[in-house]
Amino acid sequence: MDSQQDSPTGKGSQRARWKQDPEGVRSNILAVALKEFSEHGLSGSRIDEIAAKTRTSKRMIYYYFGDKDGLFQKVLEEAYRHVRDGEKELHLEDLAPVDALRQLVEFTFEHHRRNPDFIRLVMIENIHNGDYLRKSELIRSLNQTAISRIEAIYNKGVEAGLFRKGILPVAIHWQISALSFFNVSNRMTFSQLFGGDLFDEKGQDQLRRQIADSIIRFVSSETPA
Amino acid sequence: MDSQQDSPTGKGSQRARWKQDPEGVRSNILAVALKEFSEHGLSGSRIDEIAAKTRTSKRMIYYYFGDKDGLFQKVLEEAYRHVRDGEKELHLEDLAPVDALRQLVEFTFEHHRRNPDFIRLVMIENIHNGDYLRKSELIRSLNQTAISRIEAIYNKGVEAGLFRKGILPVAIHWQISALSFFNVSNRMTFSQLFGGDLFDEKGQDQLRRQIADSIIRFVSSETPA
Amino acid sequence: MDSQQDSPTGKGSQRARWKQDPEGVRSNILAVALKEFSEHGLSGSRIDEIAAKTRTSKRMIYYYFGDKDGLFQKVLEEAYRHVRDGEKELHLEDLAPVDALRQLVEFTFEHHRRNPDFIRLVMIENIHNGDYLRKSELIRSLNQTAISRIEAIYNKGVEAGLFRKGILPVAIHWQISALSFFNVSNRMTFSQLFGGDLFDEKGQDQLRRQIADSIIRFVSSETPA
Amino acid sequence: MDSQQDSPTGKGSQRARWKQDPEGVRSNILAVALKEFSEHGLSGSRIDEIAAKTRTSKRMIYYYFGDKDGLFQKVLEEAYRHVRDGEKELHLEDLAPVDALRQLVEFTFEHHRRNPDFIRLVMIENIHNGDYLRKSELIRSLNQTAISRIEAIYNKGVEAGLFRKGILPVAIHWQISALSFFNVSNRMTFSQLFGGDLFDEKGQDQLRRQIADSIIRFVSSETPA
DNA sequence: TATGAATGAGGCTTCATTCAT
DNA sequence: AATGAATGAAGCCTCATTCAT
Repeated sequence: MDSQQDSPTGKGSQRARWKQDPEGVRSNILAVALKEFSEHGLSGSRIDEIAAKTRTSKRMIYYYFGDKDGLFQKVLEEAYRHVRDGEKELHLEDLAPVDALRQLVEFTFEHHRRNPDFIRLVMIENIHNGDYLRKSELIRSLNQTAISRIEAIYNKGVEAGLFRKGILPVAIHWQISALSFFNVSNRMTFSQLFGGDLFDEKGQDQLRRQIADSIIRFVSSETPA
Repeated sequence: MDSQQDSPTGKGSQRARWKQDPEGVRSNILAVALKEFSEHGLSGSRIDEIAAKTRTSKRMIYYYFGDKDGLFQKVLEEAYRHVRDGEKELHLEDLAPVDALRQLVEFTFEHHRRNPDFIRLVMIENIHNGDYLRKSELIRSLNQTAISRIEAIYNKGVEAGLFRKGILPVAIHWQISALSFFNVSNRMTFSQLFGGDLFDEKGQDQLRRQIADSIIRFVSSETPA
Repeated sequence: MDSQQDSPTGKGSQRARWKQDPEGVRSNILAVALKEFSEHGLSGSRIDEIAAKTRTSKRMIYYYFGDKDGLFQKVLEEAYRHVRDGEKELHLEDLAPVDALRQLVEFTFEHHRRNPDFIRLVMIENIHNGDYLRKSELIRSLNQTAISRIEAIYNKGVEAGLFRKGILPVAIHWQISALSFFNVSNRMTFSQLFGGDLFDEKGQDQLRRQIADSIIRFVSSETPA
Repeated sequence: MDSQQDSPTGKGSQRARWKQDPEGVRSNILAVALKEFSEHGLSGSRIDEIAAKTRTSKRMIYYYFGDKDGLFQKVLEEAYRHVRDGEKELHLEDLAPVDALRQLVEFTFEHHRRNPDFIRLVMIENIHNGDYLRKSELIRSLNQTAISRIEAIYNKGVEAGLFRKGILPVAIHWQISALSFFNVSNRMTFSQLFGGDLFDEKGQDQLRRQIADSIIRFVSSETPA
């Protein structure tokens, strides 16, 4: 996503040579392609357009990614990685279960909201029946932590008598995802059909709190005061 | 547009029954186009492919719908109309607020689940920033009833002391939609990342009930036993 | 998807044994290129493909052979040299003219049959109007012995009253070549049009003998018994 | 091959409308493509080049032939058909076996010589392992008459005691083909290696007679005087 | 109302080759 | 002697759309 800086190869030495910078070229292509794909979809995007916005040539796209599909695949992987990396900022271990859950929900809501490109990419991937995700070994591994994070909070809450038993952590995650995702994915149609009040700054703040409430109520053993 | 009178409906000559049947041709094109668009997206669909699966020719698509965008527009409108028509089956007036709400949620969940083509079309329209919906006078009018239906239930529940005050009907609708929509729209990626258990028959039954619970808990003044 | 040619992933690992062996590298390239050119033709072959099957890199092909044409030229020369070298095995000096001629024909037939790559290369060169042969000083010199060998046999036969006068040695060679060459060059189309019986082991044995008979009859002063 | 005249649809009425002339367009493309393919091979030919020499556009090539391979396939079929049609001129029924055979050989020799494009196409098809011939139902049927024609002559000759028994008609055909084909296919390389005397007008006349002699001697029960 | 023929613009991809190290 | 990165030109093919009948 952010790839304008120096190549992250780690060596530390290769100061801007601006030619012969494979990692830089690769990530520059990926950044541009992400924007284009998320904006126009897979078949709606033009390799020429992507190339033009790149600091290299069309040829390099094929050099590094083989073809359009290969590029999309890598863009998708990179996007998932970036987003999951972002989630690492969250540290909920020391919070009380209810607070932790609220934090998690609100964070997810905001995180999705701040990454509409990623959301759109996932929409597109779903339109394509998850074909590109299926081929990616990489991505699957990235996502298991999401569930365990919730599981930890949920178990703690159950032990403390705050949460009711019998709910699958994956179902909680599903619900958080659904609400946070839909908020971005369907904004356009929803606001046209039912007005845009939910999507201005104030509306989003309310919605975020409401969603957190909703999830907390969903798992709680009693009504919060 | 009304050219039904002349057609030799009835028995006897199976001579090109569908010829000279403008309305039939139109709706046949729309049906095929819906499938194609929902399967491959707008730019991913091919006019040639659509025409080939039609019982008429490519030229007729242009004759009736002008161009690809025009066709997509009509397909979208038709899809919304069809779906909203389906919702008319619902009769919740005589039910107690909680039951009515549960019915509504579960119905919406199932209804979306049974209309994946429509869901995909809406995803696609969102990818296109709602451009086609924006142009359609027709659709906006279709959707106001969804809110009033909820409003009716909610107000009844509030009056009865069952639901808490201060929740916007549109926000309730939003939440029901989000959960029902996401269940279809993101099935592919979600099941690949977190397993498919939520999506088999049993999983879906649980999910449906859970979602209804979740919404009811969200609006309730106390936690249901 | 998997882009064999271009991918920059290949580290180029294999530690050094063959390094610093110019002659080995050259002949390795030539061997691979022969296979490729004879299989796909000149424009049908890919430098990338050739390089990939080589134990060295694409750059070396250009280093040693200049360009694709230069490589083809050298491959052609090498192939002619190899084949003419093979013919040196033949020692017909001590045989009676008829036996010598039979030997020569049958040897040529088998020799061509065992070198289909060479035959295909010559076909390809003919498709290219002999342009590469024309540029090669080397090759022309290699081929004069073929004629003199026949001339020797033929003259001996004429002197012995076995062969009739007035036939050009080059015409005899032409006929032997034609039959031996066509047997390999047109196998595919001929067998598809007229069946493959002539090309199995037994068919080829018969054909070889038949061709020898034919040539002998052609030059004989009387009918062989 | 020759397709400059009006379309051979047979109606007789459609005088040059020069647009909307599918058969004319098709055959024009085929004629140009034959020239190009036979000159440069399959991968050596350029669709753009073919289109440019056509009276229509590149697009029509794809419209009628699908892709480059499809075009080559049809060109090959057309070429075989044309050549086999040309052979129908031959009427050997009333000739004595030896004369008939000589006629056949000399005709074949000349016919191949006058159709170098066809010969080159067959060379190219052989380079491609007969892949395109294999896919063609059409061609196989065209070629059976070649064998029966020889069979008829041969049987008559055997009955008359002029030809020896035990030779397969297909083997005779094979030999005639080989000599006539090689004369065109390998002219370039052969003349460079062994001089061009066999290929000027006089040389070809001699060669034609010599080949006929050779075939006749091959099948004869005694040596002709 | 209907259809097969035709099309220009532009899409994706591949090629042989050179550069910088 | 050897290599991975880079490239411009050109290749094949597809698209939505219009024409002529």
